[in-house]
Amino acid sequence: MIEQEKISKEQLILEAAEQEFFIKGYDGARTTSIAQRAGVTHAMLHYYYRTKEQLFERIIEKYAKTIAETMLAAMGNPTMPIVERLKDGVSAHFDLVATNPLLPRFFLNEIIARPERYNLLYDKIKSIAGVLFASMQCEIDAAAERGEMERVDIRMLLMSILSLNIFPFIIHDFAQPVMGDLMANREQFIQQRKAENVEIIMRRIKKM
Amino acid sequence: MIEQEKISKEQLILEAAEQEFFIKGYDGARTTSIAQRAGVTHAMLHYYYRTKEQLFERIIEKYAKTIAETMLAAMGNPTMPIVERLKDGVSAHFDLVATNPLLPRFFLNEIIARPERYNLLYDKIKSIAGVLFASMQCEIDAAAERGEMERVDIRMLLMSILSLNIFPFIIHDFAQPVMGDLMANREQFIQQRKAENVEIIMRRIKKM
DNA sequence: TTTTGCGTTAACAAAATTGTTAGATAAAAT
DNA sequence: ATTTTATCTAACAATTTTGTTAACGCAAAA
Repeated sequence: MIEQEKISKEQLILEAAEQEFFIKGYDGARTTSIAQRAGVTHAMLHYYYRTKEQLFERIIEKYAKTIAETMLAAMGNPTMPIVERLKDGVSAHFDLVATNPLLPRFFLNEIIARPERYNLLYDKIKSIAGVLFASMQCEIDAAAERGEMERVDIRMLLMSILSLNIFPFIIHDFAQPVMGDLMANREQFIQQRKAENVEIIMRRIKKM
Repeated sequence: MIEQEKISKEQLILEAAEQEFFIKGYDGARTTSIAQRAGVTHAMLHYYYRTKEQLFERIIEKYAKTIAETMLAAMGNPTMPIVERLKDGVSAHFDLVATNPLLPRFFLNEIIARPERYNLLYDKIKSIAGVLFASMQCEIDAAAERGEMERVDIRMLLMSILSLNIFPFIIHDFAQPVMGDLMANREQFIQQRKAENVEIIMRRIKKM
């Protein structure tokens, strides 16, 4: 046979499942439509992955690390001075979300609908966050003392960053037709939006 | 019989369905668990509402107006001067979201999973938004000309407002255990968060 | 008192969705 | 070439979820 691009069906099914789960969630996704999207019969899906549940697990495993990062990356690089660390954190976090734009909505929906399922991942996020909050708040207080920035609660600030960086991707498809030309060029819009978010956060912490 | 609070089963089912649909979405909700939550057999659900679909419709109808408002209310009162209009808009919009904290996530999920279904509602939002964008941008440009505020794109600004006002409610249950005492008292947290969002937006448009 | 109609239940039926299997086909190994 | 192994299909089976119905009770109307 000719040297064809041999993307295995196993892989095709996984990719189709990813899209289907990300858009419709676990409950909304149908094994048959996943199979259809992958161009195989649904028997193949069960042959390779046995159950819908196991197929889903595979996807969660694949993204667990990215999920945790997406919840934490806004805290930036601990070695930088706090103001730059925050500026850099917003930017880096935005890029991370932009690389996996469907992931946050998917994960938040899943954890709301079936929290038990994600206890391990969740505990991990919690413990890391707890430690980082404390040290960042400390640095912020010190910088505020020196008059370098406004004194703010790091938790509030991080919630703002997550909101600004994640929500535009949640609302993306909904907003696009409403926004005229603003979102016509996706790449360009994403760059603008990132700059806007950095600007907002920098203004928020600027000493006035 | 004693003067009991006679909440009809019909009503109980509707309320149970609301919760179930809001948390799990159309696909995740089960007619049997809706019925269970309402304390009736699932036959009653079909007796009153015939199908899951029709029950769902009833809830969409009930909230259609609120949904549209939630997407638009951030634009505030057209009679106010633009800076105050925005300040007031952020605040009023936040309150609206806080009154129906589960609604935005629910609606966004639904419209992403099955867009066809919401064409009417969506078209309505689009047409209203289009007009308001133009007139608000005009006022912003004028105010900026007069040095009263920074010149900004109203669409970007509104996306920021929606992000800040809606996302905290999406992430609420997830964030609460991570945030230490910050979210321990819900009412207090909501007030703080509202003030924070107003502050962020005001700083964003402040002339510098 | 009888009738009428609503609310209710339990059992059943239908449909949708997930999961299995026996065997066909092709590819790889011996 | 033959055995073995992996891939695949179609038909079927099981399960879950939704929807229906027949029969019963009960309260209000006739």
